[in-house]
Amino acid sequence: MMNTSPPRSLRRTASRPSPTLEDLALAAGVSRSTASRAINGGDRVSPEAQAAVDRAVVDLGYIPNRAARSLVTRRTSSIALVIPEPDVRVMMDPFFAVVITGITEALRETDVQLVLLMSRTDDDSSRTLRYLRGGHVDGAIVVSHHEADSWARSLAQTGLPTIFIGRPWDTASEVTYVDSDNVGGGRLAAQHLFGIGRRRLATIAGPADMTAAVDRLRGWNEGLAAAGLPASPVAYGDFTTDGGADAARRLLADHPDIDGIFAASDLMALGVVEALRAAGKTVPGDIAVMGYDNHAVAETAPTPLTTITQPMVEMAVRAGRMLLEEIEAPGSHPEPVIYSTELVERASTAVAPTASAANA
Amino acid sequence: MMNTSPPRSLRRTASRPSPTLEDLALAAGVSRSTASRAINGGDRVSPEAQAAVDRAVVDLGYIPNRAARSLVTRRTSSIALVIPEPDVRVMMDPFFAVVITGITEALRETDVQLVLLMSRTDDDSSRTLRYLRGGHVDGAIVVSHHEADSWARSLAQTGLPTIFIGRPWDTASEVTYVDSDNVGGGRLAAQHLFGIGRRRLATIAGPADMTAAVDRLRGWNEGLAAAGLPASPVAYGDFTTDGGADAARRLLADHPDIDGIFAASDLMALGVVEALRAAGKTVPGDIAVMGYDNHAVAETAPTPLTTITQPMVEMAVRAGRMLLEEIEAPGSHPEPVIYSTELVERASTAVAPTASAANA
DNA sequence: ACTCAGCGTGAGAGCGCTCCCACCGGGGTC
DNA sequence: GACCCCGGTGGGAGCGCTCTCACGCTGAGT
Repeated sequence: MMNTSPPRSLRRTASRPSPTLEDLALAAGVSRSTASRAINGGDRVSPEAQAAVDRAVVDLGYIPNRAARSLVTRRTSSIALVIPEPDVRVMMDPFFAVVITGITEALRETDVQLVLLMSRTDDDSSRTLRYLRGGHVDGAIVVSHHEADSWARSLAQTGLPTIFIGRPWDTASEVTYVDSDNVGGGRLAAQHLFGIGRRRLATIAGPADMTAAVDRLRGWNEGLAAAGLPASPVAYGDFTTDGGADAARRLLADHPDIDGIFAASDLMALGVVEALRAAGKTVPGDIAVMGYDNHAVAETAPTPLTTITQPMVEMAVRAGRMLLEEIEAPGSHPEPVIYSTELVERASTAVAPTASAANA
Repeated sequence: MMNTSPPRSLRRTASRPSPTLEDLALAAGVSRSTASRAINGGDRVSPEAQAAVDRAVVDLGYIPNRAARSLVTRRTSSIALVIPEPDVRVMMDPFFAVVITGITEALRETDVQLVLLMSRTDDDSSRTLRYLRGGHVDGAIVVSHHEADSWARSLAQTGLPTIFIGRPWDTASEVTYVDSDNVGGGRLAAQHLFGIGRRRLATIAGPADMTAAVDRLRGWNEGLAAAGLPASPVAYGDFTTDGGADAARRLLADHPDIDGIFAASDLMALGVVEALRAAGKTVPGDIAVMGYDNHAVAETAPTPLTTITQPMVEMAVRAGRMLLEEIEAPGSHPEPVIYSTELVERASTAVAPTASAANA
């Protein structure tokens, strides 16, 4: 049966009796109540009392006991970053570093702490949910992935303030999220390849169970239509380099005459370039290739990749700020925020064949 | 005695306020004390009472209030991961993802939470220290970098259980750490380059204020000595690609005839290869190049890098476990743990010139 | 003059939990 | 038989904090 909690927890640490609010009040010559008000940016505190308390705080090295405060306020001054990702590899994605950096940025000057919740297995997943439901954090930021829909629903039920980074599947239940304009990004890709004169296009989309992948594909199709082009062949990859290479080979087998490929991630694009070269094609001479994400490797690759960039740090910062607001003023269901994307041109779609393409 | 006949107050999941231990006890027909014991893997609880409580836990969806528990036990069931790194870029290093993954792994099945403490500025740094000192966490893992010495000293004073990942500068104050054998790694590099017949060697060391860099350099020198080679030229880089390229150029200017370079990081090695190629040298034909870390790019680089690998995840897991033990049984100052390193051979030190070297 | 905001204050009541201690039986030991 | 030990139990006292409330005191309104 379910184990409620003899989870081995931690033993008492050697406690040097740290001063309590009572001690503080005594030292400042005021009552505990007044000390409390002064500590909390008190509204109704006389300047003298405030000064006395401030001095005592410094003298005693007073640090409020979070647990006690939390017990009565029902606030924990901490939020969770939920990473519902069974695959360890994904942590390697610089994406998470960026997200963490951004959220941390939003949290500074705030005394709110970031608790990391990674759930690799389904077991973890329910543990995590229990944790979130248990009121141990004031809010959560969920990095949206495949399973995001179930998370969205479960969390919505708890009423815990939650922001998703990346649109979750289940947007019906009034979830708030921050995302980039993946549709626009896809459109941009189509426009660009069309713009440099490519007409026999194809795309390699990401997994169909991820909103980002679906959106990019939709944007791509829209872009083609807007340019008066017919729908392009579509292959699917898993956002990895190998997956991209496989997809490129399939594409090439079915449509030997394509002259432009849009891969929905830079890693896939990398695989595409490799596969094309191996098949005797030049890039961008024979086939122009585009990626997505503006991943670090896009710039350092043998043939730097033209790609679509999204302001990831900004998105994470925004998600953090939105969560703080939502916690501060619950009930306000903020509108989703969508950041626009931009094209970054590099050698992989240079109009004229480049030196690096010539060596193939 | 109190009669518990009608199960009248069975507030199901619909109830607003989450059930307290009191509610649990009532539902289970025992006292609060007994319920508490049962919850905490009770020692002196009869099977019947235990079963009743277990059932009630499920029925009520009871989740213990951490704040209340923490208030009396003076434990928080959470540990901090401290990243004292002013430079945002460093977060991009997959290193951190690995560390987080490892610690998370050590913490699962433990109900201990990981809170992330990033301090980018000195301001943050003192805030962080205050936080740690405030008893908000039961222990800390510090990712050791430049400033690690001050951290080590400050934390040692607080008596907070702390484990460093990467040897801190100040090892005098009985700090516990987990590290890889950087000296051995450096030695390995020298051995390998010597082994493939290179005799005019040089190295690009990392910043002299990082123990890992210093140790690798020491190992390198030891390796040279053991092989009967004279001390090699040394240039310093900052662990970045550009830094590596710069250092390589300096090295080449002063010693045009070198035939082997050991860079203390893969990113630097990448820069080295670029710079050498730009200078008309072939790799590994003219000059064999080695990196360190077995970074992802070492494998995917145009010329895959021979490098030194260290079991980062294992190290992080170990650090996590050690911290838990130290918290469990304070006062036991565990010995530092040093993981051994291994050589990974790739094209950048292949004895015969490879195809990729021929295209230069 | 008398009242009445309204500010600054302090006493007191808990928040939900753990832990100490007193209690109660039953099964040993003398 | 008297004794004690010991497993199982419940009562009660807080842990350190916030928050409501009531209290005096001032200055303005009538």
